[in-house]
Amino acid sequence: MRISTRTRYGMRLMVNLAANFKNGYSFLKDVAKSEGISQKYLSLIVIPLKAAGMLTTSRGVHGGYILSKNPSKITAREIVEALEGDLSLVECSRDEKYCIKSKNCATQDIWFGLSEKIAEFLNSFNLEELVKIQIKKKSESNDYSI
Amino acid sequence: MRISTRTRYGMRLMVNLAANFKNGYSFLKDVAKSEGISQKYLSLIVIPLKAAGMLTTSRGVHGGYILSKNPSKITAREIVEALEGDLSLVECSRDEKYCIKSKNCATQDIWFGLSEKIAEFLNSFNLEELVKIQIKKKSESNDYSI
DNA sequence: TACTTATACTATTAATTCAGTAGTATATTA
DNA sequence: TAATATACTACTGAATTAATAGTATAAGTA
Repeated sequence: MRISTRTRYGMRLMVNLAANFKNGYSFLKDVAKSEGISQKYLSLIVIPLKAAGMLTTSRGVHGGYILSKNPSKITAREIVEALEGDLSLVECSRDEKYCIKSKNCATQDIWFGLSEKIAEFLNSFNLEELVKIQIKKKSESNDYSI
Repeated sequence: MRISTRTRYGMRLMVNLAANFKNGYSFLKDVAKSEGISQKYLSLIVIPLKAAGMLTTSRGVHGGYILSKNPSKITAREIVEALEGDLSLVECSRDEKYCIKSKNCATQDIWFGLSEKIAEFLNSFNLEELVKIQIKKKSESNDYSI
């Protein structure tokens, strides 16, 4: 049970865009460089984020990416869901169609309950807060790089 | 981010053994049959559970598997940790060794925090409770099968 | 002792997923 | 029309997953 590199990169990308939200569009090239991630790979990660309505894009010389909403309106949950698919840890549902044992399966309670907890926790982070955390961490670690 | 079949099967195996705890050793054959899981596959899943000290085994004609501890003393967390490896969602640690950006990475807070929440939640289930839940579900669904 | 039965161990495999690279197409601006 | 940035499609090597298969070993029994 690991978070994929894809999702981790996507989260960093989004925090990065949130930090630069007020400056308008960002080039993927720049995000990739400052995060130390392959631009090509990021250009794939960006697709589901755009599809989920979190990113607005512009092509051409002065193009780039920008968050479609205010950073405070975008949660970690939305980002993970866009990149990782839905957050349920198991395929089976309480619907008996998927598993004959559904109606008397105690272990389902664990997996469903856990899925909910995860969604709840991720929902408690928004990009504005994450940027604040990052700024605080940077100042505490005396790291003044961009 | 899915729970592996291995872990799901292992959890069902453990709940099954917990339900039969008072009857002594269970044959894997019987567990496999009542859970509808390949016996061969279960015989592999059992190994890390035994290694983690949760199962006591006996070979030969009257052999089988039995929980090493009272069901109330075994948590879902132990089981998942034995089967899934450790519960941290990311490899990086706050130790800068693993990632140069550790000191100013806000997204780490999400992954570490989430890992803790997951461990906490899984820790709140023990096998005795799970058996009770299962019995309750069975009676509510009018399913009297073993 | 030989037979049966159940666990223990080791190897193999097909299918899928992951992390990334590569190349081309398209839109926008200068 | 040249330059630049995103958009799209395809491919690939490595790792993981969900099994299956076969053999070895231990324990009780005829």
